[in-house]
Order: sequence, then C-alpha cells, then structure tokens
Amino acid sequence: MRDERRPTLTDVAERAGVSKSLVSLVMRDEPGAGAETRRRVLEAAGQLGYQPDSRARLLRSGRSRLLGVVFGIQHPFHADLVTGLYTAARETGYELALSAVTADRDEAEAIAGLLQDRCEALILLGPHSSAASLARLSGRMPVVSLARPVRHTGVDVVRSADAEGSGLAVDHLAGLGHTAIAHIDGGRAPGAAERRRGYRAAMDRHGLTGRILPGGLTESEGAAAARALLADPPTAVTVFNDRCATGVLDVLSRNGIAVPDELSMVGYDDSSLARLAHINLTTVAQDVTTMTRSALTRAIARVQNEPITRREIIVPPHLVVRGTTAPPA
Amino acid sequence: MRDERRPTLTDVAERAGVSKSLVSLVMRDEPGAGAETRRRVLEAAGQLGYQPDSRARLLRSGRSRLLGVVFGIQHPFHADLVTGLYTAARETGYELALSAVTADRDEAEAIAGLLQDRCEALILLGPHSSAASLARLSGRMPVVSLARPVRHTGVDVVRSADAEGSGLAVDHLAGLGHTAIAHIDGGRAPGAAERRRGYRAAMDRHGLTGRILPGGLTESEGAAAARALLADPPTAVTVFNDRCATGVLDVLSRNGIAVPDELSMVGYDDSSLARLAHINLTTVAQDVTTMTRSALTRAIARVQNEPITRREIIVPPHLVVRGTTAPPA
DNA sequence: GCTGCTGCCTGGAACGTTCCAGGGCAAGGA
DNA sequence: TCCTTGCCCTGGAACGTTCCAGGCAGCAGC
Repeated sequence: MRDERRPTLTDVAERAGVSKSLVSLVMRDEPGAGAETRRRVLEAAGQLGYQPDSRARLLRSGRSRLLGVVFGIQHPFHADLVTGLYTAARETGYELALSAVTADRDEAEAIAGLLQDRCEALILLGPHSSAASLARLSGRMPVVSLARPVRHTGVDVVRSADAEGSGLAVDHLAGLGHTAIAHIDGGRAPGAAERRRGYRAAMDRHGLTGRILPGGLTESEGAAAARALLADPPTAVTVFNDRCATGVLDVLSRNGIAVPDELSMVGYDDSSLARLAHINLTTVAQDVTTMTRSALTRAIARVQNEPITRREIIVPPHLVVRGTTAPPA
Repeated sequence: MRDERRPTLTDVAERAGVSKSLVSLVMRDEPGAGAETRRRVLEAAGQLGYQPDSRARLLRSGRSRLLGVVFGIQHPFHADLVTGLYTAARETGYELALSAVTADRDEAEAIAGLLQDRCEALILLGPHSSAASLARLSGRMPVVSLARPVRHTGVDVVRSADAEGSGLAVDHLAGLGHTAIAHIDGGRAPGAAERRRGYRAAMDRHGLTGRILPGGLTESEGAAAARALLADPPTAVTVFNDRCATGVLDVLSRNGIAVPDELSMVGYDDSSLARLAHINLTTVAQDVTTMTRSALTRAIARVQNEPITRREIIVPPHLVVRGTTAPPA
C-alpha cells in the first residue's frame, strides 16, 4: 500500500485527456488554457491526489524557489523570527528551508546543508561567521543577515536601530526619575556593541554617568552579572536582551530585591519570554513583523535581480512598558 | 560572477576523458573503476569544484535520503531533541529536513511542507494531530512519533517511560522524608497522562495521598498553578516539565518561599533550562541521546523495509539531582 | 583454437518536470 | 477568397543524474 507510485503529470494528463504540457501550465496557474479544460485538469489532479515533484521541477527550471534560513535553535528570539519569516513567506511563492545551529552543529555546517539543497538565497539570523566568510558566500548567492550588521557591500542587512532602542530604555528610566542606571551588556553578541553605544549616548544626553557591567546573551550570564550588581545596586538597569534579563530577575528575587520597587529593569527583544505574565518585563521591542518581512522581500528582490538602493534596512524599535519599571523609591 | 553555471558530471567526464557513467560511479564510490582512472576523475572533479546536484540525483534514483522532522519552535525540549537528531543523523547518510510549528503555522501545515520535499519518513516531535490523521499519514510513509504515544499500529513510537520517571521523582522526595508531595500536571499535553499515572502509583506505593493541581506545559501555566499552591503549600512538588517548573519557581521566589528550604521541587525533561546554574533544577532526565538515536534508526529501518519487532521503543529516564530538592524543614 | 569469465568502461534510456517551437482553428480585415 | 492574429493546445527536447545492457580486452581452461 505504501509504495504505490505517486501520480505524475502524465497520469493527470491521461486522465484529463490532455497533454502533459497543458497540465503543467494549469498547475502553475499560467495563462494559456481554457476555463473548461482548466477545470477538468484540476479535477483530475484532485482525484489522483497529484502533487508536483519539486525536485523534477527544480531540475528543469533551474530554480528552487527555496530560501534557506539559518537559526540558533536555542535562541527564543530566533524562534520569534522564524515564526515571522514563515508568516511573511506565506504569500510569496517561496518556501523556507530551515537549518539549525546546535551545540554540535556550527554555522558553517548549517550553511553547507542548505547549499546542497540549492537554495536561491540565504537568510542568516544573527550570524556569527566572519564578515569575510559571509562575503565569500555572497559571491555564490544573495545573503541577508538578520539582526546583525555586517560590514561588506555584498551582504544585505536587516536589523533594528539598536542604539536608538537602548536610548528609548534610558529615556524611559530617566523620565521616571532614575539617575543611577546601569547597563548589563552583551559582550561580543550580535547587536551588543550598538546597544552599548546607544546606552552611553543616552546617558550623556541626560547628563548622567553610566556604568556598564559585562553580561552576555544567556540566562546564566545575566545571573552572574546580577550577582556582581548586588554589592552596589543602582536603582535601574537596562539589559542586553530578555533572556539575560530573566537571569538577572531570578537572582534579584532570590536575594529579596523587589522589582520594580527597589530596582527597575528594561530588557530587549520583547521575546515571548518577556510577555509571560509572571515575568511581565518592560522591554524594547524589535519589530519582528517588519524585520522578517523586510528580510524576506529583500532576499526575493535579490533573487529576482531587482535594483536595490540601500543595502541596510534599519527598523525602528519601540518601548513596551510592562511591570518591571517604576519611579525610584 | 554569481551565475556561473555549476559544473556537471559531463564537464568532469570531458575533462577526465571518460564517460559520465564512469564519473558517476567514482563519485558514488562504487566498484567498477580502475585505480588510475579513479584518481584522474577525482582530480578533475576537484579542479572544477564539482558538487553533485542532489535534486537530479534524487529524481533519478527515486530516493531523497531525506527525513522530515516536525517540531515546535517555541519548545526548549524540542530544541534539545532536534539537536540530538542532527547528531544522530550525522553518520547515517540521511539528511534532516526541518519544518517548524509556530503560532500561526499548525502541524498540518508543517507536515504538508515536508511532503512536498519528498521525504522518505517523518519524525514528529510530540505531535498534537489526532491518531486518525497520523494513521492516514502513515499510509503514505513511515511515521515516528517522538515523545508522544500514539495508539495505532501504523505509527512507530519512541518515548520515555514517563510513568516510571514520575515514580523516580516521588521516590526521591519520599526518600528525603517528604510526605506532602503535590503534582502539577500537564493537562492534555503529550506525556501528561502517563506522568500523572506514574505519580499516583508511586504515591500509593509509599502509602501517601496525592494532590494534583492543573498546570500545563508553559511557564505561565506553571506560575498560575504556583499561585494556587500558595494558599496551602505542600513540602514538595513534582512538575510536569521544566518549563512549567521555572514558572512555579519564579512565583515562589517572588512570594518569599525558599527552594529547597521550604519547598522541594522536581521538574521533568532536563532541558537546557534546568541545567542553568541559577535555576539548577532537580529533574527527571529523558535520555535525549538514546531517544533521538532510536527514532532515527527506526525511521531508517522502516524506509529500508527491515523487519521490526516492537512498534514502541520505551527509553528509561533517570533522575538528575540538583539544587531544588532537600529534606523537609 | 574456441569458450567463458572477469574487470573496466561506454552509450543511451529513464526520472518528472519546464520550456520552446509550432499547429489547428475561429474570427476579423483586406 | 486569403491572409493575419489570437487563443488553445501538443510534441519533443532539455535539466543532471542513475541504471541497465552491453562491449572489449585479457586470461584461464578445455
């Protein structure tokens, strides 16, 4: 039962009493077939449960209509981005091919896997590869880096205005009356430098002196930073990302420091983590919908060789005020 | 520069001065070519940077050597499973095709995406589809359900002995001297019924009366359950999974209940969440390595029509004692 | 010498599509 | 009347592989 041969174009053509070329046309929704015939063909296809063979299709047409996506399977924010990409891809006629970076499968391997599949373009989420190797890759196919700036003219970039985002966080806290505002940074993580810069600039703008603690992008790095904070706590802190922020939150609550009563906190990403009712984190939202849609349209534009003006697309972030910020005690 | 045609078998054949059939043999490492010729062919292929076109290869051979994997992109435990699957797949000669279930892309859609790619088998992580629809699917191709039991003879199942796992948690707590041990369950989530059953059986075994609170598989459901717990806290609690447990932990620490001093807690999954230093959750570990390897071998065995004795593979779990359990105060 | 084998190699037919060049046929203009 | 112009439609050649049926040496055995 299992190895019945799948129906092919020829089967459908026979059943509908037309040529396979015509069936091909109809299946692709191209003009050149009469209404009645079209109906008959679709009916036959439906009855046989015909599904076009993507391999044959690609082989002949030289196109795969496949966009490769490389993401970190452990990153909640990447999960949000992938979700957005799927949604954005829905109406484009392109499919997504996912390839995950895991603990023992690095980015190079993830990319190599996609290359075999003959993707037409690559969308990399917060890629860690060197600019040089991304550049080399972009010689083979269009490459879009999502959520990480890349200094090379061959690589498109879609990212949020991270400096501006940090600025929003600081403005919000300063507006509440905070003056001792620390920043737990993301080290070498994608976007970290930019956010640090935005923090510094905003502090300067408000005439405040900043204080930067080394952090990272994971919960445990946040927890470590929080412990360092305990000795001499500020009244407010902006954190590199939500994941790191939850680590900070956890250590604070274990040490009896009430948030936001004793300490206000702003995260970054508005990942699904921050939205959880019991975390309820004030955070800087990256506009995932716009970012993913932009990344997708850009990739497709490159594939179709459309003229492009600006290589970098910068999406403005916005502040989402929830329960972890309040005026200082 | 970007659209240089990729070299094909014919190009290599010409360069090496042999037929393309022979090149094909050599590339596949099959017998039937002399040592010297083989060397010459490989050299030519190397010089041209030849990479076989997988699509054409698959089209002709009728095989894709592709295993479809459907996973929930928001589930940390699925992330661990996918990681394991990639590792397990490494030496098998099969590739993984990922398809994610997201907030607006349901399981049916994720599966449909894979069907187009002509996968030879499907591995579904904790599938939510009805047994009937999985059964229908299994008529088309081998289907392995990972981490969720399915009552249908056509579908293979790889899962951990969930009842036994709950038992381990209870035994551990009882062994520490706890008698008031509650269970926060997973509702209709995959595995929940089994874990509930194991909890009840173990409590009976120890002559204790159980108490089950409705929970779920997410942090917020855990947080809600924890709030329900506050009115009349037990001395220990076993939780459906790690993700739910972190929700519980969070509410507890906000309400000044010390873990494990005032309340011990055991999670389930040993997801990367539990391993975080600041969470440090005692938990029941599903043996991800064995489970993923089993799922993969099973899928491949089905594809190759090997005889199979037991449809269900049940992997024993084990307890990982970390910092959230201690004797009652 | 012939036969039969084995080891290396070749040619051509698939696989299921898409693409291109055209073929009928009806309607419309000269 | 005949030629054009569209509209539908068909046939067959690709695409880059693998697979199958051989071919042609060289060598052993009779």
